[in-house]
Amino acid sequence: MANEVFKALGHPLRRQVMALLRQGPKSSGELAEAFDAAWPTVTRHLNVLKDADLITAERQGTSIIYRTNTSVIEDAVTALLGMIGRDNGDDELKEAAE
Amino acid sequence: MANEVFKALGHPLRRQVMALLRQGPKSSGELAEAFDAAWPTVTRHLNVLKDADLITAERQGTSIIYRTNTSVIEDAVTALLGMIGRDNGDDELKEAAE
DNA sequence: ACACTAATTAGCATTTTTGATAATTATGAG
DNA sequence: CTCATAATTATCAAAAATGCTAATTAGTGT
Repeated sequence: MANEVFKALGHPLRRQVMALLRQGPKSSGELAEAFDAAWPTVTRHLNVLKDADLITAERQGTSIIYRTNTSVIEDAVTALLGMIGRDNGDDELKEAAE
Repeated sequence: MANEVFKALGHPLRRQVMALLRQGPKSSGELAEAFDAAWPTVTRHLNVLKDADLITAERQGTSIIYRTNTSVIEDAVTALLGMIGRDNGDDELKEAAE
C-alpha cells in the first residue's frame, strides 16, 4: 500500500489534484482545465492517484467524477506517525502487554 | 518541501531506512548491512532522505551517524491531514474569523 | 608516510516516469 | 445513424531514478 501512496503524492501536480478535490468532487475536464498540462497528461496523473487508491472515479453520464478517498490518506498518516516515536524492535506487541 | 518528502518516501528501501532509524541512530555501515543492495546504493538512498530533510547525518570519528528528523515527518502528516476535511477554496482564513 | 577501515562520489547502463500528439472509446442529442 | 463532446488509451521521445562497479575522500593507528 504505502509504496504507491507516497510515490503518487511525490508529484506536485498530483498533490494539487488532491488539493482541488478537497473542495469537492470534480470531473476529469474540470481538473484538466486547472492545469497547464495537456488533458491526457492529467488523465495519466489521475490514473496514478487512482491506482494508489487515493481517489475514486465514477462515470456520470458523459463525464467522469473524481473524489478523494479519505481512508487511504488516513492510513498514510498512520504510516507516517509510525516513523516517529521510539521503537525497540521488539515486534510491536509490547505496548499491549502490560 | 512536500515534493521531496513524499518522493523520498516513495521508495521501499528508503521507508525501511526510516523504520530502522526508529530504533535509534545508526551508522551508514549498519544501514548498508541491513539491505541486499550494495553500499553505494544505500548511500544514495540516504542522500535522498537527507535532501528531503527526513534524516540528518553527523560524522562521528570514522563513521557517519544517521538520525531521523522528526519535525519534517510531522509536517508531512500535517500536509496529509490537509487533504482530508472539506475546504471551500476561501483561502483558509475562514476558520479563524468567527 | 603507509596501511586499514568507513563511507562517499563518479560513471555508466537499465528501467521508470513524464508529457505531448494522435487515435480511440463512450455517451447523449438530434 | 451521425455529430459533437468528454475522456481515455496508444505511442514515442525526453528526463529522472535506480543500482552496479570502480575510484576517491576521510579518519585512525603504526
